[in-house]
Amino acid sequence: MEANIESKFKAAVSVDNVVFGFDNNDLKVLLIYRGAEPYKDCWALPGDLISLDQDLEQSAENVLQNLTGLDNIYMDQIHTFGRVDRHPFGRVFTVAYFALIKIQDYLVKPSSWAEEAAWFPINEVPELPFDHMEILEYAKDLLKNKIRHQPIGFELLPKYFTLTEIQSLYEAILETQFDTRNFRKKLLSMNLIVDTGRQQKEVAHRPAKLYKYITKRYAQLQQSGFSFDL
Amino acid sequence: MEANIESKFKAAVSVDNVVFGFDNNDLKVLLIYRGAEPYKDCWALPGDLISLDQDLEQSAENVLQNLTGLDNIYMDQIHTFGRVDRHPFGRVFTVAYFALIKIQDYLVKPSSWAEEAAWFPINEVPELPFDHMEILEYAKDLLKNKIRHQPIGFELLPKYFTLTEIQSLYEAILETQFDTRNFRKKLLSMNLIVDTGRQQKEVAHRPAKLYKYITKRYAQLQQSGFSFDL
DNA sequence: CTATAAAGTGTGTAAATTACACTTATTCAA
DNA sequence: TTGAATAAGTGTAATTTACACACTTTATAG
Repeated sequence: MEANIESKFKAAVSVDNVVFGFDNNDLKVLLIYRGAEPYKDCWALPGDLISLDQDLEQSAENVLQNLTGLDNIYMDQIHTFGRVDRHPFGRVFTVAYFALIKIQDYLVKPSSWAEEAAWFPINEVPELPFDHMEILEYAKDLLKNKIRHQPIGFELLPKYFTLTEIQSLYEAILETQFDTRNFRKKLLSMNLIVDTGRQQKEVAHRPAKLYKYITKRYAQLQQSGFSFDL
Repeated sequence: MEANIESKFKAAVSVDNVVFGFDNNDLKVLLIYRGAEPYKDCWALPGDLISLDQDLEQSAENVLQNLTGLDNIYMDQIHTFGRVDRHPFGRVFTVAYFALIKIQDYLVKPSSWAEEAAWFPINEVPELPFDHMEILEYAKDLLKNKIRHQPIGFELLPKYFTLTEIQSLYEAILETQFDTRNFRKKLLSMNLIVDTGRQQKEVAHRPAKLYKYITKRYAQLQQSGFSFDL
């Protein structure tokens, strides 16, 4: 039994990544300056067409890998966009992913198809081509929901971070304010982070303790019916 | 400016629907008996290749429309599956959707490409072809999460339902038990459902009051920061 | 009219969430 | 060296929410 798929069904499929970072109390998104048509010379989400011998997940990881040189990044599929006219050169479906990276740990290098890459504060994103703005909005919503129910905020912070930093991160993403004492109490009571004994250095005020996130803990706690919530 | 997408990137894209129903205290899923290759004569998720002139969402709705004759069904995109070898006839990405339907209101008619369609209790699903089992698991997980945070359970019940019915539905899907008094208290306190004044008829015990879900309420309440949780 | 079956209802206790303000540790500049 | 500036760090009482728990009511069937 052999057969082929009729060519009247054949379209291209791409991946587009919404890469989030956190820096200077701002949530940021990584955009590339397109060096090729269509929409040459526009800022856009980093993405690429999927070649036929590559798994979907793999493609999304490769795009990010080319862009950042990083492995082992938190990624998640968001949604697939497939309006007939979303791409001017033909029918192209795109599978959107989001990624969370530790912005200060790594420098971003533009890939072959991009002339430049840069971080934009989430509220200062320029006009985006295709349906990229819609994708970005989708990603923001997902991030907001997810960060409240899963301990993924730590993916955006350095290995060692202060309680004030994690609180600012939550406040920036959720666009709310938390009471410092209550926030700390709740976060610490989950036993997902521990005091490393280290401290901030060279700050013009009382230095904050540095904590780190214990990845294993969450997996263990989940077994016992624990559910993360902030 | 004109260009085309190289054919080395061209693949097929399909939609597959996980259609849930609830009946006799059981969560059920709708499968079709495939009348065409590949996997002819297997039970599978209803799906179809997307033709190039059709939007993605539209395709998913059409598959369901052909199968059930129904419009206006709750649908949600789940995830996109794109392993290179997931389809024996070539590269086929599939975008999975889930749909919730009121099983008792409508009879299911098999579509052209299916010889038969039938409801299977979620724990008595036969082996499925392609990666359909993986898709189904994904859909079950999503349903479990979603039903706790959004008032979508009502989509699975008749227009008028009893409190016992909605409780059984939650118990079946979440695989837990709820205390009757607490469940009712919480559900009613959300003001999303109202007593219609009607009653069950011809049951061999005290007849239950019939309630209905007020769609508009949820939208209103959301504005004011309300969040559904059960 | 009695048995059966499921519907319907309230209260006290424990746990979680919220509101709220001052003290401490460090750097920098006078 | 000392005081001003800055952000870190900390506890308790009040309120709200979640949880555990058992009997009464209303219908039908025989």
